[in-house]
Amino acid sequence: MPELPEVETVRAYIDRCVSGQYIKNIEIFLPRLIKNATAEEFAAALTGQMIQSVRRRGKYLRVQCSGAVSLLVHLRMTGSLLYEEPCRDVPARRILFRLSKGCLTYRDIRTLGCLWLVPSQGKTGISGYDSLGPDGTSPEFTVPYLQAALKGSHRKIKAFLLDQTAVAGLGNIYVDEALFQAHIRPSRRCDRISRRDSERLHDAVVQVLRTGLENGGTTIRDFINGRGSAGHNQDFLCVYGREGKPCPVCGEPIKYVKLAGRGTRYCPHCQK
DNA sequence: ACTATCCTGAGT
DNA sequence: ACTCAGGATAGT
Repeated sequence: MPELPEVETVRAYIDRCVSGQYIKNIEIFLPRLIKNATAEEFAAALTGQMIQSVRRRGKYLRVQCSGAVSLLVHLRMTGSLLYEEPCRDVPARRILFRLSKGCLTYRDIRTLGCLWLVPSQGKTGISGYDSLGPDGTSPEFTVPYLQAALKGSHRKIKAFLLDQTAVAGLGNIYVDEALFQAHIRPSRRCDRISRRDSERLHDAVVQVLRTGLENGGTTIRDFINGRGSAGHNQDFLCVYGREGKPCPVCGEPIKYVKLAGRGTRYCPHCQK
């Protein structure tokens, strides 16, 4: 489900709610979601700790705790974090953190999400996290950086942007939207992208992520922010989920193909 | 550099 | 009954 704008929307709200609270007790309904500890170890390591802040890198959330061990969370397709005060019953709740004042819930329909115990300082030892590239919204993501990364790759641009090691935070929706804004066909090889097009791509990536965030994220199916309400960026998408419908720029029908194992939408007239 | 796979639920 | 879904990675 969530890409950078959705994860950031959740982070901002949850951070405000839980920072400064203590973890009083943890209930684990689905232990296999915890990837590097048993349910007992997980509960023992986090119970009694104070939550300092909730941070984000790419699509990962890091709940920074007062002790040596913190919590790393990846929502994958259908995970979400919800905060409630007072606690209520939540469907598909997989883990419940009882805090000093309210409850933090990890909810997940498809149960593909991941939670890890990580050191509070330094490298996490989680390969996906430690190998993340700069966030698409960070100042380190520059035109020269992107151009250098593109030059070194023969892959299709769609696969390149979905891979989190060059740029972090993009997923299937925002990749399709960014390539549309940049007038680049998803099947184009990275090393065949001109300097001018890579500039446009850089600006498009930054812009689609910023806009997504301003709109509170994209709710297609079941994304909800930490408060349980939907985003509205879905109302502004140009290609994602619009196959067969007219391109907002030229009116040509949006095409659907399978690329990098994912459904991919583009305008055959505007994107070359 | 691909594809198969982990899951559940919705849509056809 | 079968396909698809906002993600990532182990295996080929």
